[in-house]
Amino acid sequence: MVKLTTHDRAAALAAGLDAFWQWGFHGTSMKDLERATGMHPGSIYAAFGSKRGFYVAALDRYTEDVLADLRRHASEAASPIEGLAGFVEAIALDEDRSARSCMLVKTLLEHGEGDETLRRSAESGIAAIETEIGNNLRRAQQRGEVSASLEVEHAARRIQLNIMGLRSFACRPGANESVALMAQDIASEIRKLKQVPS
Amino acid sequence: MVKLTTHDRAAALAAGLDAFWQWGFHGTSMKDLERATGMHPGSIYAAFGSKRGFYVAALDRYTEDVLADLRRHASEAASPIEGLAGFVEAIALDEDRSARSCMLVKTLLEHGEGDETLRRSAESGIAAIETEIGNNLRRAQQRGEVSASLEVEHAARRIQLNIMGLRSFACRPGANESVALMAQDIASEIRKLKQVPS
DNA sequence: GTGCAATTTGAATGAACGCTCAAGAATGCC
DNA sequence: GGCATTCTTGAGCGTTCATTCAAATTGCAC
Repeated sequence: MVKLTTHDRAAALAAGLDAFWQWGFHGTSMKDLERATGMHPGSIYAAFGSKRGFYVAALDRYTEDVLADLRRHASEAASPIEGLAGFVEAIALDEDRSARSCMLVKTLLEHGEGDETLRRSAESGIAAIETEIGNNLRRAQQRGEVSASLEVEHAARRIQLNIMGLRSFACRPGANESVALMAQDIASEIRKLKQVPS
Repeated sequence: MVKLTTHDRAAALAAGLDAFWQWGFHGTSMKDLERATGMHPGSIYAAFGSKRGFYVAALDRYTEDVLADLRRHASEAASPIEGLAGFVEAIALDEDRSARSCMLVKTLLEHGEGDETLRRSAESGIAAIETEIGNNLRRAQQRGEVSASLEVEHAARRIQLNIMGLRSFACRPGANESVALMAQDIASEIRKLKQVPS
């Protein structure tokens, strides 16, 4: 396996992710990937092993991006709950990506039955994001922002379900204005977790 | 275009829907469809025009099934709100289908960018379901089950977003027990729309 | 400048794709 | 039974798919 320079590999992954995100695994041909990355077939195979290998690498990269985004919101917001709410609100604002589904859900639905490798890859990404949401909720508990009795795992799952729904909903043609409303709804539900300061 | 007997056509649609639902549009080959339906390629083309035509017909059939299910719950439940809540709860109970995403969302995500025909087909199905949910909410308003000031379209959209999220969530490998919990959560949120009888 | 290894290239591969249509089987009519 | 019509069949069409690999190119040490 050839080692590309860090920059080349990162650029190829970004371009490949973009293509797979638009057209899915089966809908993206090697020709599409060649066009998107500017690489020749041999180079793609040298760098990623196979089309599936490329997809998995791009999916991992997507997960990292989402986690980084989540952490950025958490660190810049006034509190953990505000960080989560802001993360959700931002989904509706990002014009480039708001009309795109969650890449992990997309993978799960496209390969719901059949491709175990891709399913597991998607599941581990989803689990990682759920864990990160849970971390934020625990931090909120520690500073007394939410009740100590909150079932963190359950709440994290509920928030992620909302995000999955929101991002799928956002794929509806011409849904822009209502996506913003839905995002507001979900963000305010997250804020309702705050306990009234005693 | 050949006219199949009603029964044959319905059986072929059911089998085709099943195949497309499992493997998606690009992931299902004509060979798969031949196996699933027991038809020969010429007959499939005579009956549905093309692979895409078959998909659209199967998707319409899916929408009809969901609408029928929704109406059945509405008519059998004690009230419109109970009908909606019961519909959501049933998603987690149906073992055959609970591990499958919403076929309409699946279509929307697979063809998010590119295939206008399929996107529009999916959107019209989603809109029809949203309307039906809205009808239930209006019926609930008429009998005083929910507040007359409830914004019906907005609430219907919110409920559908929850269902989309739930059905996507349900595709996660080994999510069975938490899907049931999430369904309970969503059902109880729907019940919270009931106004306290005055 | 020369030689060698590492990298890039893209034509070629066999398989699988969606789709067609001439030929055969079944049906209806008298 | 004979004929016309309709429906069914599946081999085969041209295309595109993911993948490979021998040849061309490049980068580097001396």
